[in-house]
Amino acid sequence: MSRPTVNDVARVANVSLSTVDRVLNGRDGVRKVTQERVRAAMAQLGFERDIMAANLSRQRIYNIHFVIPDGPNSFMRNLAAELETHARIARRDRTEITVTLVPPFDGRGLAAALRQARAAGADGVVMVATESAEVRQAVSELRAAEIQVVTLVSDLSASARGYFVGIDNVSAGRTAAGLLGRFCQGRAGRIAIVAGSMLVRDHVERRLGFEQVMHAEFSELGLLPPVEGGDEAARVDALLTNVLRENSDIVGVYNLGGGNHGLRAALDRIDVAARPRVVVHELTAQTRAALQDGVFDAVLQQDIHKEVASALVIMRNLIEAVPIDARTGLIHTEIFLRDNLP
Amino acid sequence: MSRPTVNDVARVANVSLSTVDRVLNGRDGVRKVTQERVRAAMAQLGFERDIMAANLSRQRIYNIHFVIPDGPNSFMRNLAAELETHARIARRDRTEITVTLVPPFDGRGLAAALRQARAAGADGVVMVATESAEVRQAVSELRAAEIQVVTLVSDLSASARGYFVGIDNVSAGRTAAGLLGRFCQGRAGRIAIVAGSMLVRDHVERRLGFEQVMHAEFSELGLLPPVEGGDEAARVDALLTNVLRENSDIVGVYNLGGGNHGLRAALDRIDVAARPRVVVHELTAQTRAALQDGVFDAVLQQDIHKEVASALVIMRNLIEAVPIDARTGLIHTEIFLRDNLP
DNA sequence: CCGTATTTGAGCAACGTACATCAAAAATTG
DNA sequence: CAATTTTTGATGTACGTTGCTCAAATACGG
Repeated sequence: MSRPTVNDVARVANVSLSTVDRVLNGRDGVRKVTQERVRAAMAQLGFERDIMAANLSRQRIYNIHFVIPDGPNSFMRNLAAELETHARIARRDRTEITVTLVPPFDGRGLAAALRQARAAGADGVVMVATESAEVRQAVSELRAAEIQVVTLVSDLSASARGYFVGIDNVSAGRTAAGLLGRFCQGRAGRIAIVAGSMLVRDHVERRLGFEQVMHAEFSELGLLPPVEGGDEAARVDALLTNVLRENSDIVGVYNLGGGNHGLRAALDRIDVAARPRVVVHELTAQTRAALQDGVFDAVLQQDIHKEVASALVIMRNLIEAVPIDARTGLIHTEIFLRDNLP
Repeated sequence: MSRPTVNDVARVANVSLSTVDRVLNGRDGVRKVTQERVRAAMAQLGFERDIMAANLSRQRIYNIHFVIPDGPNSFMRNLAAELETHARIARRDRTEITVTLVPPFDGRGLAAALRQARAAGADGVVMVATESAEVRQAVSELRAAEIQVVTLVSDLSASARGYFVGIDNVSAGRTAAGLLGRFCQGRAGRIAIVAGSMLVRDHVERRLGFEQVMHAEFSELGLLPPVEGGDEAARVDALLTNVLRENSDIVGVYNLGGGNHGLRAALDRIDVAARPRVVVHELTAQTRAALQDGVFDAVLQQDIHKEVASALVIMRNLIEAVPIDARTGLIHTEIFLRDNLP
């Protein structure tokens, strides 16, 4: 009827409770034969250790460190706020959340923070990754120390980390192209791409996906090479204004980075009828207004709340060595039109 | 340092453990003055009862019944499969999941199943709602019996249930219109709407949202009244074939219900150049293929896995009387183009 | 076959809460 | 103020697991 307990296992295996405990917790001093007998009994009964009772007994609290970029970036600030919320909720589940802010795009600083998390006795570390040799080194030290590592939003190139939680940026770029291509249907002309920096991984991936689809499906629309605005509104404004002046046949714009405010400023300055279709990332007060005013046509967005929640679930499962449902980490890129704004 | 326990509360309130227990669990025989003293101590310490220890002690298992429509509808079959998966995982959290299948679009059958869940001693019921007086009646009986009710995928009109988990179907309809309108840009003609049944709220709401946006933003495109195919492929095929024959100016089709297989069959029979733009719901093997072949242009999708997970979280919080984060139940409508298929 | 090393068993306290019982203290009533 | 009722305290057991100690049983080497 109800779940089998260690006592049931002991009875079936015909050993004492102590022996079951020794096997269950990997203590030594148990002959292989006996170990096998115990394991067989567990399998036969379908025994699963009651994690809650176990945690209660050993007074376990999960110590999870988040290491995220500091700075003016609105996305990261939202992330930090989100973590405050989760910290309160998580306490009920014996989970203590610690947040460390590091300078953005600074591999050395990030690596130092990772080492510090380890020194502070973290059970797991969730990080927004910056690509760097030092970071990869620090991560493998963490893993060597049996500390779980999950990357959030921005991944580390393969292998190193245990899991990644975030959107598929190649797919996001493809989505942008699919939408923009269809929105520009029937018009002849070219597409302008605005990026933040080709040094960050998400932007590279978005561009890749965007160009894949544009070439394959909408080859009648020409593609201008991306301009890099460093996610700064003023530079985006200047660059795009320049592009629009020098190319009179721009029918679509994709901004795969930040600085949307400047993008809108540039668009506002040209004739309404001549305005291109526009797809951008990140739903903010500004992009929302631009959608409503019909200046932007679609905004792609990732749900930070869900990302943090997923990261926590995955972290706990990693620590408890419970199998992880692959779908947990997959965050879908949300698409907002003026018609489905929340 | 660590969380305050009942013992701490007792010490601070200067009463015995028994008295704290009486207050905490609402047993009587405690003077109001003393009750207040205990509550004050709990507030002062920020005491929160350790739910895991409590559950361990009282041997609580959460008994959650899912009542979902039976039948050929692929969406509902996926739901059922999803529940199998969650049932295994949930057992680890002292949660027993029971699934009852009922005939689709049948208020009476649903109401009966709800009463049966109550008789079976459910702590909470998660249902895919069908609008009907009997259902509303059965739901209020459940609530009177302190059984929590959460609606999934399709809601009940206000008030009755405790929570709704699913996408915002009005918004989904609006999204469909926003996409289809933009996809049909430049073409003159009318839009056909295919529904399952106007007895289920999700279909009603999708239609509502769709027509809102169509009238407001794409009034140059005429709207045909919806045909109801009962989510059955054969009927959808027949109905749409008929609509297409009688109206030569169909430039777009929105299927807000099931039976996409029939829809595709009908479209396959007409000339490629004359085919309308198509937006449907539910990503399946068939709709995926239709996207890839360019027969469908967009598929709207709700993530059943996340919905079930959210429903379980909310259910537990309801039962434990823990405050619920409003965002937990909000499921974003995913949009798939051929370009971002997973 | 004895001595030593290893393996196993038995028992207990703890984790934070629930719940029951009985006795003691306090409040209320007549 | 005694009798009664109500409120409070003290104590014990339980939930399923951890982790400890100490003794008993068993295996192993010479």
